[in-house]
Amino acid sequence: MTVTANSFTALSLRIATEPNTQTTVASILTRWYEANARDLAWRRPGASPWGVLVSEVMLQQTQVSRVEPAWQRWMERWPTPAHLAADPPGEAIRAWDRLGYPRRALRLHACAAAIVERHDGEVPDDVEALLALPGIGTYTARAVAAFAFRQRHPVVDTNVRRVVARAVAGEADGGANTTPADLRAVEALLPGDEEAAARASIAFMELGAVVCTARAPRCEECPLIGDCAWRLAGSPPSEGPSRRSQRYHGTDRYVRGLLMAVLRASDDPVPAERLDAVWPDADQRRRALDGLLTDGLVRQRDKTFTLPG
DNA sequence: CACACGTGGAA
DNA sequence: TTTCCAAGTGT
Repeated sequence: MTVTANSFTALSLRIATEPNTQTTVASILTRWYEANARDLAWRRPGASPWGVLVSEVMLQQTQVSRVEPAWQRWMERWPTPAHLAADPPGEAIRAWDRLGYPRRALRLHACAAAIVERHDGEVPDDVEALLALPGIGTYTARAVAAFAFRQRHPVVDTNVRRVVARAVAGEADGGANTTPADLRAVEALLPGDEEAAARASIAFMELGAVVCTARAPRCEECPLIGDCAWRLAGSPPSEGPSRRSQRYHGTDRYVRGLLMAVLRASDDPVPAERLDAVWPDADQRRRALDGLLTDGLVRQRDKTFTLPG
């Protein structure tokens, strides 16, 4: 995503020409969101900062439809960081089930422990403290500060990068990662008021998630149609090399997944032979298991293996 | 900074 | 069936 002063000004000017309306992208999207927001459990008024944090971690690289049931079960079992921290990390990994990237479960457990130790069990409300927690990065720290504590921060994920890249910069898609420039560009689009900024941030994300999608965007449903720089430019295709397609079956990651599935399903220590049975390639099996041990996702005791206790 | 890291929904 | 890609983080 490359947002120049020119492209930014062009959008502002164009929208400003519309008669008797509030004239910012943020206000348009906020109004759209109020009428079109999905009813997600972690957005409801009763959701705690912990609930918001858990949802954000689960949503990293994972679709909403898969997160919803997992989040419900998780919050019933561990309604506060202290509840989670009191159980072994292996239980978090087991409960994570097939959400993917189980290191997230391990870090979320460590995050809960850090919140108990450093913040008296309360999710901290400032970005710096959030960033210092395990598994909480640039995106998640600001998402929690904005959505749980209603603060004004640029909340930039893949959706927001894409929305801004299209609507403002006129490009087909955003960059692969959030850069400091992205944060500045999005910050400049937010209204000054904290609550209004928090609402705008979730609106940007929602638009990217349900309308301004990566494949087959629903431009007819978009409140920015007519103002979108990408559309006005004729929806040019993305330039540059498309990201190399990611195979999965047969990779080390795949074998790690097989091993973890066995360990999750067992309440007892698993003998090495049972793990040997999941994949024929011994070298690859060894690589995967070593990685899991190094990551702390698996513990070894003699010739048996378990989730961390 | 490029890369590793799971799993499955949808086209 | 393939291919894309989904609210990223840590190294």
